[in-house]
Amino acid sequence: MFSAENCSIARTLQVVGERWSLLILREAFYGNRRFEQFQRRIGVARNLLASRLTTLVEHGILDRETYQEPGQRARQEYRLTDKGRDLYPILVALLDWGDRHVADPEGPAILLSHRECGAPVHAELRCDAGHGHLTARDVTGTPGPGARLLA
Amino acid sequence: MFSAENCSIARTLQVVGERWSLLILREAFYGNRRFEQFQRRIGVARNLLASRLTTLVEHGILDRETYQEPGQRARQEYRLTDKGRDLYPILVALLDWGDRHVADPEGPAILLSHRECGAPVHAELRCDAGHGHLTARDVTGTPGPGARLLA
DNA sequence: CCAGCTAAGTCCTGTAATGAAACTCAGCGT
DNA sequence: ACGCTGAGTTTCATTACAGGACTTAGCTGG
Repeated sequence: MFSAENCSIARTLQVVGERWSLLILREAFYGNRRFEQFQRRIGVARNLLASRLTTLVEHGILDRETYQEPGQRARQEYRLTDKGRDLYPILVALLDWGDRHVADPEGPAILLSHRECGAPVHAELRCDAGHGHLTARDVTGTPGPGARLLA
Repeated sequence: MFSAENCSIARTLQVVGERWSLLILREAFYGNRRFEQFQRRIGVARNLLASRLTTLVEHGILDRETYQEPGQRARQEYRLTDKGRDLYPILVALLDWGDRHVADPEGPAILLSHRECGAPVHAELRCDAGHGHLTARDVTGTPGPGARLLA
């Protein structure tokens, strides 16, 4: 397993870093909610899909809710919680990198835009003082209150 | 395997989505470059570490370079390429989510700050028109030039 | 010059995760 | 009563992972 070493990256990956989990969440952000939708669109094995959905529900990222279409029996569906919706920047960052570095020759398959103004949307590193378009070289890490020394 | 379905998220995950890969990259961003450093700090099995490093080099995310400390024989080290450094927003997004939703009670173990001004740094969704602090609800996806219909 | 040390791996073996297909289950429509 | 459908569960072969022992190449101290 991961040595969590009290690192938030490792802890996040313990929750959503299993194979398929981020693709399931991508489909959830695209509006899919039902087992068969996830299964058909992602192509994941059914037993793994069931296992991943359970894990995501247990972690409070998805909610299992009952719905009933007229003339159908009641079924379950999976909806993003607020905690789950907060994962969106991770998916956008993955999308941005993929579009830039491992893109399809045809171009991106999906474009994100701001619902209000229509402009393209990206995940950007910014500081609270308002400086934007930061890169890894502009950023420095310092130990925080939860830091623990390595043996 | 992943059904890539021409999705940049899936393609990115094929490159860095294997277990341990993002933790190796986290250590690379923290300035670590050598096999033993990665192994000790992450706790990954040596055979997997060797395998992951090879994969990341093949994908152009790390460069294997020879170095020689005085009085030591020449050894290899692994440095981030520009393509690898562009993965930073993904790690920052993972860090932000972890700090917010699965934090250690003591607080975050590491704080990121802007090297120039010292202010905290986060991954933020922004549109090209300058609207910031967007959430998943503010963003809409539309098919792009590389889009393919699902059967 | 030879044994020991070290970084950087490789090899081997048991355990765990994955993938594909078949099976179950409950209610609906006919 | 019978088959259909969505949502899983079971089974089993395949693959990946984890951990420890082993290897290799060049110092370095004796």
